[in-house]
Amino acid sequence: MTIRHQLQQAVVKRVRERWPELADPPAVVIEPPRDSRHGDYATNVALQLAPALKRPPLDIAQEIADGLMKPSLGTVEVAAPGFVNIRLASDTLKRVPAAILREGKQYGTGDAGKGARVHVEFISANPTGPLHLGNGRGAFLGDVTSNLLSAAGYKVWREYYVNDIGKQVETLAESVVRKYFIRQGIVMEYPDHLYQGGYVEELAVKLKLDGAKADMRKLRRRVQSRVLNLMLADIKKLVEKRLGVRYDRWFRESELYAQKLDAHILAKLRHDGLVEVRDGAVWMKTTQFGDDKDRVLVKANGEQTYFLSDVAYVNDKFNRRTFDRAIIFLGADHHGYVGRLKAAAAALGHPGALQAIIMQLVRLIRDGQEVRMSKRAGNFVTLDELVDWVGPDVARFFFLMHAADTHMDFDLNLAKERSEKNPVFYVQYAHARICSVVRKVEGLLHEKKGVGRRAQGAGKVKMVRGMFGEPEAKLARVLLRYPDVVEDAAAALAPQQLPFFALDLARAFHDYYDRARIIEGETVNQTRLTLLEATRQVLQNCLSLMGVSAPEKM
RNA sequence: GUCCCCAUAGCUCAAUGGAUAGAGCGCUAGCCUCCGGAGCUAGAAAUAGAGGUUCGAAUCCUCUUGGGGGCACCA
Repeated sequence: MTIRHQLQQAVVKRVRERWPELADPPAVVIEPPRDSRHGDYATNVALQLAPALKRPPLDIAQEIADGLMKPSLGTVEVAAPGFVNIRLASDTLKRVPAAILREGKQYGTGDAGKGARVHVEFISANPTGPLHLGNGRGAFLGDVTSNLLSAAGYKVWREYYVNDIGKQVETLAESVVRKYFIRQGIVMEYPDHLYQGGYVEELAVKLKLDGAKADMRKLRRRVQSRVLNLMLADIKKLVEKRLGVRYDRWFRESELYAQKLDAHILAKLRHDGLVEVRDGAVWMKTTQFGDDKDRVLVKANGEQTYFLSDVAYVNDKFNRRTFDRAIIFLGADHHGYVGRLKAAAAALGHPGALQAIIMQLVRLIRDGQEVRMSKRAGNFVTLDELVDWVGPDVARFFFLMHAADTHMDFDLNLAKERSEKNPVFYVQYAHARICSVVRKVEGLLHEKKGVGRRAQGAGKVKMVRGMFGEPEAKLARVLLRYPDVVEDAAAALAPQQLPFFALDLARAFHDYYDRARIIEGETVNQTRLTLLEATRQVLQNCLSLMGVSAPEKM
């Protein structure tokens, strides 16, 4: 249990004991104050209690503060207008680095999620062309949010929903097949409504067809799945190999139909009285669950809508696979779907269990002008190209720093500059610097033990305990924050808190490193070395959650 | 027309309703006989506008202005 948890429990207990008459006490929030002069943690609970108790908040704060903490752990003081501020004792902070090293990779993980099963769906772009920058945003935010939830004690399942049936896939197949024949010298039209990007050509090169004489319509059917698989293979390679995004499953829409889940869900909704026939079409009464209009499930011409698949998929998540929660990352151009998806979850017995994260669109700027990207026109910048240009770490960090609801402008002209001056290097440099010091210490020790070449002449390395003063405490305070950051970021589904924490930590380290030497001649300051090793561990853990590499040399 | 998102330093972004709004890049002035200067220190610089709620508002509410997106028996 973290120090913050302990404090939180102590305050809750105090409030309950002191004012048992309160039916609905406010939630106790312990947070680090912005200004370190107010201590290491603070709570505003006295201010929140004041109206109900009809007493001055300062008096309430004092009653909460008295005897809250053992003096050996830290001190408690009250401050106007009614804060309770907690300052950790130097001895408490002194124990932090060794504790972190004992926990190792586990440091920062918690059990706030209590093992609840969360389904996270992200990207889910139609496999009809290469992924673009907006998909990259979904890829990184989805991946890291999943990592965060896992670290916070949820059981996370990551999924890419593949729309492998429907008109867009048919159009892609036709595009590739026509290119295939044109390549073979067969005169053939290539209409405008087909996909125009260069990737169509690339797929056509990979396509192998026998029986070229077969008629177009039959051929299209037969090669459709082959084309789709080729496209999907490209996407998987990018996402899993280059971007390092992990999925538990690539869920195909066609699986729903193979299992007749569409018919199943229709029957279920009919049975529950949630559909009606109007103008020859079958509608789901989603307005009963907060949607702004009802939605068509089966068109008058008998075709099923995409929304029917969606409902079947939602049902599959909650009722067949029994997830407790579902999170979906969607681009802003899909935000109109949120209402109906939530309505579907509610209609299927899981109100509030489906959460959508709307990511605002990424605008591409080139030469000061917005570039309109279109898959069909093929004039867009792909995620592949971005990663070619700046590398996966920079791309990740860049996207992760932006909260989902930020409208991003991506300036191509600045991209290279931004990549060279990207703050990710600042964080990685801190890690590499620590590794360098540790290597140096190990080198000294080896020489002493006779492993090194100059074993005889190496002199005596002395490991001494240094004092743990204010500079050390300052860095330790940042290290101590990490588990709280993970917990809070997971609760708020706010992965951008990780890169900003990483920057804070790197800054605290660089500052410390500049003023405190670990090695003086042949004397190694053990206290400082341990502090640095703990810093390295936290940097590694944080970078690992973000999916960014932690290089030992740069 | 209507609904959703956004507006914070010159630029790109942070900040569960808390105390003196933080970084990076850029700018100004300093710091290498020393473990990695991809670093450190100091400085100038911001909550679009007007009301409201609150002990307390960048954050919540209303209106205004300016951007982006959605409003299919498309997928």
